Amino acid sequence: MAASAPVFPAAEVFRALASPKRLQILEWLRSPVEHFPPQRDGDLVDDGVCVIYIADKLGVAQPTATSHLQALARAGLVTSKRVGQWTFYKRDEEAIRAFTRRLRDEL
Amino acid sequence: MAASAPVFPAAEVFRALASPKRLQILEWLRSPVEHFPPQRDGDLVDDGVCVIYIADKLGVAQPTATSHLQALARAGLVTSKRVGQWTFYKRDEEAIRAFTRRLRDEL
DNA sequence: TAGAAATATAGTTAGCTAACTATACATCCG
DNA sequence: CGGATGTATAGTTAGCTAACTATATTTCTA
Repeated sequence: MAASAPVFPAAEVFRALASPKRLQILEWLRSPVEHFPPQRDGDLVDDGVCVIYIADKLGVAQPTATSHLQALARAGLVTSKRVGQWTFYKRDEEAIRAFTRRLRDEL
Repeated sequence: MAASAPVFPAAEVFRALASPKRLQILEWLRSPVEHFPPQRDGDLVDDGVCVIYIADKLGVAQPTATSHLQALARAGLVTSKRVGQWTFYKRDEEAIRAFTRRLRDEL
């Protein structure tokens, strides 16, 4: 028999969103070019934004930014892409859309 | 000059939703008659559900249930109505709709 | 290959949260 | 009025989270 399923869309997504800093990151990532300087080894839009840019703009140390980004990734709201020594993070627009759509019906 | 506004829909709403127990409450309150026994001094639908019913069904002590319900109320997701010695809680459907609509556009 | 650069992980600490019990407060009713 | 009932508040504690520094890991480059 199946384990009892969660009530609703994993509270994990809400936990990821329950942080001003993470909401700020998500907002910046909506239009990376407006918010971050050009990148050498990856396209801001296609590949995503590197951790250091986000850490700097957020005003936190790099490990803290990594932690926030990993939380967003676990929740499925962003994806990460390793390119050489860089890790680029970008929004997962499809997952975000699916989430808001499900909210509209089930919340 | 204005104080810096929050990034987005108060993270407080997300914080309220970032709890399986509170999500469970919200779900039960969608159809109170299906989930709670009849009430003497207030209509389950029109007035809301009393704290004790929710505490019992949730499997927590009454003060814990009160705390969850107050969190939901602060987030604007439910409203409370004091009737005599009872406090009834019900969903604020309009506020919830406004929230999901805003999410769709701004998240 | 050695060092520099970007990120991840480990370890620590302060602060918040959820739970409980005890009790105060408010209201009903006999 | 006085006890019972429903809810709220106070106070406590265990566990989680966000932040930091230090360091490990990975990769690039001179």
